[in-house]
Parts: sequence; C-alpha cells; structure tokens
Amino acid sequence: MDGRSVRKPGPPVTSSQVAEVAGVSQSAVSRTFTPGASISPKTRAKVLAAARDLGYRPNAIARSLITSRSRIIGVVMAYLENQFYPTVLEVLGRQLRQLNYHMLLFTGFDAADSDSVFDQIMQYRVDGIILASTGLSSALAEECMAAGIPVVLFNRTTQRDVVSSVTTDNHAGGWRIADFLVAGGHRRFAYIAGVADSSTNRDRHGGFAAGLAAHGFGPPVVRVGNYTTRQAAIAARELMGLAEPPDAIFVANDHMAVAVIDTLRHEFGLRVPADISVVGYDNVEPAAWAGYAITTVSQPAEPMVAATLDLLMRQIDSGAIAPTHRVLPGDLIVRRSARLPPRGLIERDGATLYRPDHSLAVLTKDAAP
Amino acid sequence: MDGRSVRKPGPPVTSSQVAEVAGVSQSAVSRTFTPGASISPKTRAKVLAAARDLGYRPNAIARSLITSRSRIIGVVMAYLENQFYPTVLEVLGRQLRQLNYHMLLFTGFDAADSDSVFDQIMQYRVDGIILASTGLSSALAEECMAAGIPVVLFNRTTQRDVVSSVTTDNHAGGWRIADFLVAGGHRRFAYIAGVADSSTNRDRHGGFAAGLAAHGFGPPVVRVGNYTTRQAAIAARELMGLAEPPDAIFVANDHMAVAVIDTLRHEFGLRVPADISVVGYDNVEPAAWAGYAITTVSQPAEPMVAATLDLLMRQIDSGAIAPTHRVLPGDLIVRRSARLPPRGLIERDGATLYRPDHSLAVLTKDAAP
DNA sequence: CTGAAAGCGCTTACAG
DNA sequence: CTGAAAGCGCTTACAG
Repeated sequence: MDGRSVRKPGPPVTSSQVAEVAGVSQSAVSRTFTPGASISPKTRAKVLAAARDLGYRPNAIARSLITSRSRIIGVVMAYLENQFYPTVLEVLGRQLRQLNYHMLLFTGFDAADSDSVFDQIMQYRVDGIILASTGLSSALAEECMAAGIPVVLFNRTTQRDVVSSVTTDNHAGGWRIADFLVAGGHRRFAYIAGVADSSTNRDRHGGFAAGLAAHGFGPPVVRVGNYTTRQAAIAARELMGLAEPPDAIFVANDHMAVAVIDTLRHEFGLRVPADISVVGYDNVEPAAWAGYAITTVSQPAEPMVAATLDLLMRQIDSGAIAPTHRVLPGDLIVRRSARLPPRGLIERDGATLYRPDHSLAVLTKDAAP
Repeated sequence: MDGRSVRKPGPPVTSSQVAEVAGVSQSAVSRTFTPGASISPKTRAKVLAAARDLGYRPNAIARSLITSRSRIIGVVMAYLENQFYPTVLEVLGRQLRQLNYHMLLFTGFDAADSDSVFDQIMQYRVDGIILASTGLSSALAEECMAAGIPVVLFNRTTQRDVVSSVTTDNHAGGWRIADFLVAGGHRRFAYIAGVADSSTNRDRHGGFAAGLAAHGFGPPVVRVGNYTTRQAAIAARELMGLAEPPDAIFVANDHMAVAVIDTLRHEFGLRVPADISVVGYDNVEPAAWAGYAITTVSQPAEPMVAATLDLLMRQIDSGAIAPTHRVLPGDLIVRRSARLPPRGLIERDGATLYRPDHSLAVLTKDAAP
C-alpha cells in the first residue's frame, strides 16, 4: 500500500489537518486555495504536498457560509418532456461549469409544489435563480426579487415588468410563419395554442395573427393544446372536424406539432404537406428527424443560455436588480411539413431558411430552390 | 404598505435576529425549526410569529456545516439527448423532493471534464452520488467509494463488483427480443450496438446472441452506433449494403432506432416492418409516437429511480457501503416496427406485450390479435 | 423546556 | 508573506 495517496473513508480532511502536516498555519492553507491570495511559492508548495497526501479538498459549504456566496444557481424547470428543455439543461451545465458555478435543479413538480420549491431554493442561499418552466406562477419570480435574490426568466416574461428575461422574438417568429404560409398559397389558417396565458404563447399567437392581418386575412381558428401532446392531438381532431378545416396549422411548439402531424397522418389519412401544412416552433431535435421534418422557428439554446447567465452574473456581481429583457432572433427553418413559397428560401449551413427580405440575394447569389 | 410581511432586500435574516424579536434565545429559534426538538408550544408560537414577520428561513448551508449532512445528492448525467434521461431526471426530482433531498446536477460534459466534475462534487460534500451517464469512466465511481461517499450507478454496472447499481434485466431483454424476432419468422439478424464497452450494451447484445443461439441461429451481424443517431444511421447504411442484408435489426436503444427507421424508410425506401423489422430498447416517449411506433423493451423510470434512492439512502443512513445490485424487470412492448409472432401477445393497460410464457392465457382469457 | 456556550470548516481583516 | 483571532449561521450536548 502506498501510504501517500491512500486514505481510508472517514470524515473528510480539513484545512487544519493539512496545516499541521505541512507545518504552517491554517490561514496559509486557506490562502493556498484562494486564487490571488498572498502566499509564498515555498509555503504554497508545502501545503499542496500535504493536501495531496491527505486527499484534501476545500469544503465549499464552509466557504459559502463565510463568503455568503454559494456559487450555486437554482434552476427551476418543472417539465422536461419537451426536448427543448433537456437541451437547454445540457448547455446550462456546460456554461455554468465554465463560470465555476453549480446547478441545483428543481424539476418534476406542479403548481401545487411551487411554494415548497421556493422555500427550498431560499434555504440553500443560491446566488441566483433561473426560472424556465411555464407552469410556474410569475409570483415565484417576484417573491425571489422581493427577497433580493437575482432572477432571470428563461423563455418567458411576466406581464409586469419587474423581472429580467431572455426570450427569442416570438412575435416576429409568429409573424414570419404567417408570411411563409400565405406565400405558400394557404388560405385557411389555424393556431394550436400552448398554455393560453404563457408569454411565449401570447407572442407567437399575436405575431401570427398580426402577420395574417397584414396580408388581409382574418384571425386564425384557435384551439388550445396547453403544450401537451394529448391535448394537441384533440385540438387537431377538432380542427379537422370543422365544416371548413384549415389548410395550414401553426402549432405553438414542435413538441405538440409531432402529435398533430401524427394525428393528421394516422387518424385522418392526410398527407403532410400535400393535403395540409404544419409549422412548429423551437426547432427541437425531433423536428429534424426525417419522419417529421418539421418546418419550425429556431430558438437557439446556446445564445439564449449565454444571455441568461450574462444577465444573472451582472445582477450577482453588482447587486443591482433593474429588470432587463434580452430578445434574441430566431430563424424559420424550412423542412418538409409545409408547402413551400415560390421565393424567399435561402441556404445557410446546410439548412434552408425562409428570409423573404433576402429574396433578391437568393436570385442573384444563391441557388433558388 | 403592510409592515409585517415586507422586507427590503438585504442580507437574509438570521436566527439571532428572530430570537431578539421573539424575546427568546437563538437556541429556541433553532429548536423551533428542528423537527422533534424539545420546545414548548408557547415559545414555538412566539418564534414562528417573529420568523414570519421577518421573513426568516433557516440557512441550509450553515445547517449542513454543523450536521455534516448537506441533504444534496449529486447527479451526474453527462448526456440528455436520449429522452430516457430527461424522464429519469423528472422522476428523480419528484422522488428526491419527497425525501427532502436536493439535486446538484452535473451535465453537458465529456470524459475530459470528468476529473473536474469529481472535484466539484466532492467540494460540495454531497451526501450521495448517482452516476447515470455512460461516457464516464467507472473510475469516477470507485474514486467516490474510496472517498467514502455513497454512490449508486444508474442504468449501468461496472466490471469489478465494487459499487452498487440499478439496472433492468438487459440480458433477459435482449434474449426476449431474439425470441420475438425468431417467432416472427425472421432469419437474418443484425445488432446495432451502443457504446461497445458499456454494460447495458454488453448485456443486451449478449442476451440477444444467446437467445438467437438457443433457437439455433448464429450470432447477429454487428455494427456500432455508440448511442448516437448519426453513427446509428451509418450503421444502418452499412447493414443494408451487405450482400445479405438483415431482415431484422435490434438497435441497442430507441434513440438510435429512430435514426435507423428513418434511414431505412427515407434512404432505402423500405417499409417497416413489411420489408424489415426494427426493435429498440428503453421505451422512451418518441417510441410511442405513431410516426415510429417502435417495438421496444421498457425500462421503467419510476421503479428504477425508487430502487436507486432506496440503495442510496440505506448507504447514507448506515454508512455501510457493501455493493448491492438491483435488477428490475422490463417488458417487451409490441408496436408496429416489427412483424408480429403468431402467439405470445397479451394486452396490459392498453399496451401489447410479448410474453411467450403467457400464451396459454392469451388463448383462453385475452383477445388474440 | 430553556439558555449559554462550544464548535462545524472556512475567509479575511489585523498586526507583525 | 505569515499567524492568531474573529466570525459566518447554525446544532447540540450541558446544566439548570
């Protein structure tokens, strides 16, 4: 047995034990592990050697207590069924690690648990909170603000302008889908909504309706899917049972769009897009699967998370809590679930995008489809 | 403004401040928030009133330091693209909350980061660790064991029998798929592997080969997909380019099976299952989507997580670390991606299962398909 | 049942 | 650069 690196399980080693072995003060040990602290190379070397021999690791809990910085971010994400959220979580994990922060994840609960979640999150003295689940009342966000703890809403905003948020331009996205569908020759429009009072739903819906209006169309027929596949399928059935069924459906997210396409194909025997067009939102992984090939608006997780952490870190570092809103652009990714318009399609990085304002460029520089 | 419940942002309230307002000792405040501590109803009421007025919440960090129990479980899940893992995460969140534990999530990293992840997890003095990602070296698990911190491997085991684990019976699952495919009249078998040296892959592969052998067939043709959709698609292409392409493919998980089915249909114009059968593993949500309707073996997240936490809590409570292995049953869920055998299908809770040993029951009690 | 006091493992002025 | 000491916000014997 090599006496140096072996340590039998027991209480973890403390800085005092390291100090004793190294023959220095406990302060010196602490300084060795505090970047930028004043310590001579010689002392430092002695401490490092002793620490290695003993298997010492600073106790982050004790450090948090004295610094009142836990370096933990609370992430509230009630719901992971929609693939968009796991993707975000992975990106969050990566970016947080680079910032040397950690993630306390709260997931798998419904509105009823929301009080207890708030309580837990407060007890752990997280340095900041990311709220990313639609189901949660915005009251939670305001409670955190009131408690003086930095919060950023991810992929949603609140009615009252009190808490920072990061979203993509959902209104513009909805509008562009209207442009795209109208240009594609559709005439009867439907919208399958998410949770009716969620901000993403309101903005996508509002943008879509405004875009249709700009082309002289009335508002779309609306059914509510509440972001669930089951209700989205029901909504699709209702829509197809109408006297004048739609020839184009904008579904508030890809997660529901999958269920809608399945219903259209397998229950109604319809061809998508030959008989009816479907457009989704989010550009989640399944949207790219050949079996669905959903035309959709992207919500780029990487920049969204980066913006979220930027906002959060600013709040943490400054202590200031003036609400800021970052709205990132998305792109209409054209695949095969909706009929194509005659112009406005461009190629970028192997994807086809709809950018009607770029149609000149398409004609002169890019290959027209 | 109601002076009672409003508190301006600032440093959080401490037990001493509550004590002062309530006119009791700091100990009394602590006891009020310690279940089972000795405190009179009268004192307790005074403390509770003061706490409410001040917006006091016990500091979990300080509590952890003195009790040396953080009530935090480290969850290591490098990879969330496969829907199985987000599902597990949600269940984990729910069950952990019921136990009054919290989840520090480590995700979005590769093998290169694994040392730093281990370091971080140790610094936060988590009470236990759940390792659920295939990419991570089992060395990490053994390091944790060596450090005396309870670990349970989720959905994998290590070669050496030193750390506890929870899996489903992957060997039996692979075997059952062989039974099912042989009974369905298939004759040329292929296997698209996950990460070659992962335990789930070895067991599924081994069970499949053993099952085929039991029916007098040689080993399946094997290609490696490494649990990625991209490599699975390549594997499918290679298989179909063979002089004698398979008429049945067992894909090591549903996540890859989706890509395989897409490749078969959209690149080779094949009908699934009329031309070729595909069976997956995990029973993730997309497997149930009508567009794929994948026949697959279930890995029930709820009981798997329950078993994992049971094992972990036992270790935490007892301090004992004798490795235990829990192997849960899965079921072959029959959908439409593989040709059906003439018997052995039964209905349970709206799903069709393949249970050849129950075929008598099918004939007498259940409706045969 | 209650309070005074010690102590968990650190960081950080303070004085040298 | 270094060490002795105070203190972060709690829990928990200990004595009453």
